Amino acid sequence: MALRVRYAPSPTGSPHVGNLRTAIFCWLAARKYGGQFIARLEDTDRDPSRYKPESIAEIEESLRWLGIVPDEWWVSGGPHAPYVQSERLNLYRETAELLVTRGMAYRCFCTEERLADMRQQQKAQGAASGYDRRCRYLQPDEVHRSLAEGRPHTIRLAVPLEGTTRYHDLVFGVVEVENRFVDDQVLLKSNGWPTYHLAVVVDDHAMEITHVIRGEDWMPSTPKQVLLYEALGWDQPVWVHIPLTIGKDRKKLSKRHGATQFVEFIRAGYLPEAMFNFLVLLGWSSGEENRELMSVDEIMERFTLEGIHRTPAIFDYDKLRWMNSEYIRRCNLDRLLELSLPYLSDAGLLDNAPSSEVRAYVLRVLSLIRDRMHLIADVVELARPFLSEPEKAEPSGLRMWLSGRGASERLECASKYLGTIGAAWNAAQIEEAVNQAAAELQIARAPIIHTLRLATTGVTAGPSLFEMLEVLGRERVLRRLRRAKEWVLEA
RNA sequence: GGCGCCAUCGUCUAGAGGUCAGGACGACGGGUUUUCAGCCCGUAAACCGGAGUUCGAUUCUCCGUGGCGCUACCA
Repeated sequence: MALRVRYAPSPTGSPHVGNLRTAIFCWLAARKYGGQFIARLEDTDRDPSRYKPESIAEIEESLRWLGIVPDEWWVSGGPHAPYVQSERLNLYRETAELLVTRGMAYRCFCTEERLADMRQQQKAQGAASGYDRRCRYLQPDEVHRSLAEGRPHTIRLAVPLEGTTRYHDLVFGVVEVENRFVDDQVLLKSNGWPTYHLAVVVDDHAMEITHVIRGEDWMPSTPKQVLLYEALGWDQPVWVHIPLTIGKDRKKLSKRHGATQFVEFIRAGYLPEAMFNFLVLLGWSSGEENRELMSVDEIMERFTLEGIHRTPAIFDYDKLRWMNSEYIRRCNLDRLLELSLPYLSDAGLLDNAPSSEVRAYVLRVLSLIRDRMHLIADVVELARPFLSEPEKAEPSGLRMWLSGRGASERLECASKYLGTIGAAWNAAQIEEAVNQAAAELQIARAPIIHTLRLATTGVTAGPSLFEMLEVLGRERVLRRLRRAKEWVLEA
């Protein structure tokens, strides 16, 4: 079965993580079953307060970043182009008129004011909301008169008054709704543009979409679309609704919980494979095996649409962060270098185009700090001691390790032994020097280690001292030690 | 209010008519070490409630409760 699946974002703002999660499921389904992954821009809402054309670039960036580039979309075109709804308006208008001709839809001349009043009244009476169908029963001559007067109107779907509409959902099973609860949905707005319900059905049919995979929030309106398919005599696609992702308080994921826009995760330094893995696990699991860390290929092998869950999933930022650190640990250093460079230059720690010597140095630094990174952005603080001269020492550390006569002694003595190491400057030699200093001063080596750490980096936490000094290099270390003598507090 | 969907540790989840209800994140405790991170070991932590079916239900059915979603000429 060659299935065709589409991802249909609206350019109404920076794309949401949950939205890209849906895109991942769509892509996975298409790839898994040897089909096509299509993306279509649903830009029929031109209200300036919602229409945000800038977001299109972010949608494209997000898909590319995740490695789920559509086979057919507005960027590269395809056999069913255009893949932008605003360029397909005639199709929707013709379809709406066809429905009117067949008596499956009707013209509605109600003004927005009247509809607002109606809704307010329904609410006041605690009645069910929905269009009262006044225009559905207009006499033909009334319609003609209004039309002749050029009165603006919409076209509404004439939903059957009785009976039940049901559809089968691959995830949720059979869903049925009595038609009397289904609203006479506007299909064509008075400005001639379609609503989602019309456009999505027309395009999915035209583009030969076999599986509609989308958020669970679309479930309540699916009967309207099923009715449209029936009215048009078209075969329905397979319906697949995916549970939503929500925040810790079980409310819609919002800024209160953390990042929500997909590009925020890109900027923060999450790895694509971590985002992919994490997002897929939010609402899908491979089954019996107790494995969570999986490559795209491994996920692909196990993925089935039927395996998608029915419960909304809370977006756990902590777990994502953990997963990202796991992937960073698995990331090879050359790639990590490329990923880190922009953060380092943005922080002013590096030039935009560092020399090969500098790159080699940063590579060695990365080998020391990789296991400590959760986000690529962490590279800035972790690498800072290696890339900029410490101006001062951390106050608490200063009191502990760089105050009093003992501090000067430790510094002098350690410097002396470190100074004797020449070309063979490496962790083993450095450790030996520290041991010698400890022996001479007749103290444990810990105080010396702490003192050296603070003196060379200005901070009390960091990688293993010996390796760190090795990477920093002889000249830099000795220079910093001389400099640090000025920091010593007299007791 | 109406309509729809859902219900296993705090979270993501596995699971089966009879299991010590398993794993992961997080939390907590211990170990390693030179600090922090990490790593290793361990601990606590769940079947929403009530009926029914059954020898036996957390698992199947119904009801209740709770949560979420929709209720626009937005998608």
